[in-house]
Amino acid sequence: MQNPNYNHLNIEKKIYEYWEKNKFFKPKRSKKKYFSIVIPPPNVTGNLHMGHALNNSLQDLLVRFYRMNGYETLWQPGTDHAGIATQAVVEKKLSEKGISKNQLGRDNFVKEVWKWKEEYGNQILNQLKKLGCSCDWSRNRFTMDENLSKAVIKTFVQLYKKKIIYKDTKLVNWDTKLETAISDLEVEQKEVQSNLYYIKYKIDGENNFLTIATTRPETMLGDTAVAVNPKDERYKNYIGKKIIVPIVERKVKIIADKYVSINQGSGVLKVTPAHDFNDFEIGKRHKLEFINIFEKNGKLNSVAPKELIGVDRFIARNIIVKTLKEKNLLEKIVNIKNALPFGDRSSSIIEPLLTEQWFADAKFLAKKAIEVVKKKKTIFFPNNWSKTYFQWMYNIQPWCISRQLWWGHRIPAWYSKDKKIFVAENEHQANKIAKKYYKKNVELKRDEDVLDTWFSSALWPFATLGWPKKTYELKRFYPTSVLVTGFDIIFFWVARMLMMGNHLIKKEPFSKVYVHALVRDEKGQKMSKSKGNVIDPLDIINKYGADSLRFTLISMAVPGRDIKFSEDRVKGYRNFINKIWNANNFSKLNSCKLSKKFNIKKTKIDVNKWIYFELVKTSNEAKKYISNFRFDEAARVIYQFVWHSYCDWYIEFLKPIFNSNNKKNIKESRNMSSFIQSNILILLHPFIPFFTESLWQDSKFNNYFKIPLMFKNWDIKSQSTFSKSYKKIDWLIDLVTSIRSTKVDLNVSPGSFIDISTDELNSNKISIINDNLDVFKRIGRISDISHSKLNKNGIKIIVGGQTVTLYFDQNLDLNEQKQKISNKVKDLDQKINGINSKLKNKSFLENAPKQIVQKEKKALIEYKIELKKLNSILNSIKN
RNA sequence: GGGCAUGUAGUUCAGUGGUAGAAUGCUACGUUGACAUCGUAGAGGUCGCAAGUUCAAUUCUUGCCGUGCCCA
Repeated sequence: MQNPNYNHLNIEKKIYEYWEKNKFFKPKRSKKKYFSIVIPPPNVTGNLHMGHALNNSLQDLLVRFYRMNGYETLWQPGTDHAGIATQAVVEKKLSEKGISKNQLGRDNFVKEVWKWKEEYGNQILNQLKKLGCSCDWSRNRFTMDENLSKAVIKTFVQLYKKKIIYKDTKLVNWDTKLETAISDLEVEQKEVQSNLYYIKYKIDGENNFLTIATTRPETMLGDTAVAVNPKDERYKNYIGKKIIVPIVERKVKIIADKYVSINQGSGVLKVTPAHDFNDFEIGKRHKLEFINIFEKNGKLNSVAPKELIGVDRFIARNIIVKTLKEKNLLEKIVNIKNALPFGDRSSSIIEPLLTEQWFADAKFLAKKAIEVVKKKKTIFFPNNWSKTYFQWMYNIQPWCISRQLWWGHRIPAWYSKDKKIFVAENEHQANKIAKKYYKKNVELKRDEDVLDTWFSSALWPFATLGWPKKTYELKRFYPTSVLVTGFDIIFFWVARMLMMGNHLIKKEPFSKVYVHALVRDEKGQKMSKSKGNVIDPLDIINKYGADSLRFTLISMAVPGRDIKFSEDRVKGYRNFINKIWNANNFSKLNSCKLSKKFNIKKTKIDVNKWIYFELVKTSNEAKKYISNFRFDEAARVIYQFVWHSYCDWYIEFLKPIFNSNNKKNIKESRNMSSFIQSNILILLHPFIPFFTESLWQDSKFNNYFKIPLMFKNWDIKSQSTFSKSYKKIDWLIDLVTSIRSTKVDLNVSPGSFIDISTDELNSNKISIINDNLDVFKRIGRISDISHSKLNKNGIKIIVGGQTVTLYFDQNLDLNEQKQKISNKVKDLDQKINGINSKLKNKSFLENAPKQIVQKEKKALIEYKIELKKLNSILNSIKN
């Protein structure tokens, strides 16, 4: 006897090694269709979290399914260099040793990052292996690899030449902690409590004041105007006059601009064009001076009064407020709620800063990217996400692609001493162009900045396949079949891949985008370290096995809904796997094997035909659901089949057969049960690969099918002649269920054997019983079947409109039975009344489809027959 | 403020213009040589509220209420 509990712990690792050793993950050349996925490259500093677990379980499900079904399948893996995150990790590590990045210098620091990457960068990939991911690891890529770097540089140069990439001085979101520009997508607006300061500005040459309201008083050092709404009667007379900015004592103009809202604050706006996005626009409109007051680290620069130079912006704010108070220029402070911009990496408050940066013309690139989605060359699933996509794409802003970091793709731009820019694929080329321009050798200096990590990620679907080289993989697997990702990076990543792919390759990077939900905790809260509600998928894998985790996540992957992850569900699916394990034990115990001579067509026994029919149905439904991205439904129908059809009924049917002496029947059933078992493994393989593989090998199905499970197709022939048996066994199941529940109603021990009579059954139903006599007697716990009434007290039950009488030896309390039947009678009465009133309704008869009317009529007849029978049973009990 | 979702059994969620489903939890009972990580049976629902369209609405439309997310 085998252990009644399946233990995943020793098995999963071994199985994974078997797959890898045999190179099963590499695409097998095939003339059939292809199926390809590029992995959303996890951050090299990353650790597997539930989001990854869901994302990759779904990808692996798809990849395994299509690989099994003969598609030439590639799952392209890799990681992303994550500029800011990786640089921060290494900086922190160095600082623990007392070394700063500046001490090391750029080259040495970058070397340190590479060292770190070699040592720790594969962690998340190893975790993906634990999950069972069948990526082609021989093709593993990293966004800083030589080939990908070449692609990045080539793209930059090409887009620069077409003026899609350009340099410009603009206000950008500046992270004073990381000292780099970040994209607007990396800025999170968060509502906080703030002070709104009402400050008096003296009008030049008058003894009058105007009061402005601001939450950032320190920016007044950069004020170059004060603005009012031209329609604001209160201030009309002041327009054109000069006003004095306190502290710096700068005389600035009072201007009129429609942007100023009359009702907000005092209705007077201080204008700081170099430090506010709206003020920047006003500044441009009125040709104001742009005064930058900050250093890159958020400390005040030399524009500030002496005592404030080098002081941090928030400390400076306090000092300025204090000074204003002393000068009697602070009217009041009001506590308000407002939204502040935070950097999503540093969590520090983002400062709009006027700097020179590289930009990509996203508006131009978006055109084709919008078109392919419109033309359904790329389809979002669920389709709602295309709306989100369009909304963003239509309002797209220039994409700031330069970052003031050391770790990343260094921008391939070189500058001469007179600031002329030479963009080229390498220094040699740059020198050549410069020489041509100046007609002599000049000294060039390379741009210090690197590119936004998403710039290289945008090339991922083709750069990983070899682009710009025309490789076999690029030709065969691009456009990729589907991209599986979370909605949170539609803008960051999906949109940008669509832009770059369509521009550079002139073809969409993927035909479909499957957008899955966020994994939340049991209560629906977002998992976060600070809340302490993070569930580590690796803990779950250790405890319950990767298969259980996968099946749970897949079952819960309902489109358009977040996943509330609960360990109880994992336990439930662990139990499911264990159930199959035990079903397998049963097969072994009964020497079930597939023999080469087994011919499904020649199956004789009803229950065998029944289970085969169920299998075909399940397989077809699951296939359909997987193709439509309804993984939850696919998991559901298979679960239902395995547990309830196969384990609950079929195995019970087999027991009397295996206990009999009928060798022919035993042989057929051994074959059929093994066949079903093998197909359960086939169906479940994409969901729970480890477990199914281990049983496949254990059952030596490799030998029988002459193919590893990973490549076994799902083709299964339907046998139309089996449907008769299917219906027969369905009725038999109903009969057994009714007998069981009647026993419970009557307080009769469920194990006791009873007699029945079939005198009121039609011949068709009698033959079902006769054809399956042993099976029926055993699972129904029947001792004798009589075809005429017995001279005992009997209870009649109705099954599928047909009456069977059950006989019990002991005296029975029929009250409960009576009650139950009365309830049924009531229920039927109601239904019959309902149908009657429908059938009396002329407009129903006229308007409803004929089939519906027919159906109702048929139902009415059936209900009436059943009612009659129930009433007669009720009468017999009363007597 | 604009947009997108969402509300169905105690809970988590499917589903459908024509008789309301699953998992899990709950209750009772354990009997069979796969399995107590189990089995059998059962209870449990005004399908958020209101109006409209329709022969018929849980399903379609509108409004309201509740919840979540994104953008400003």
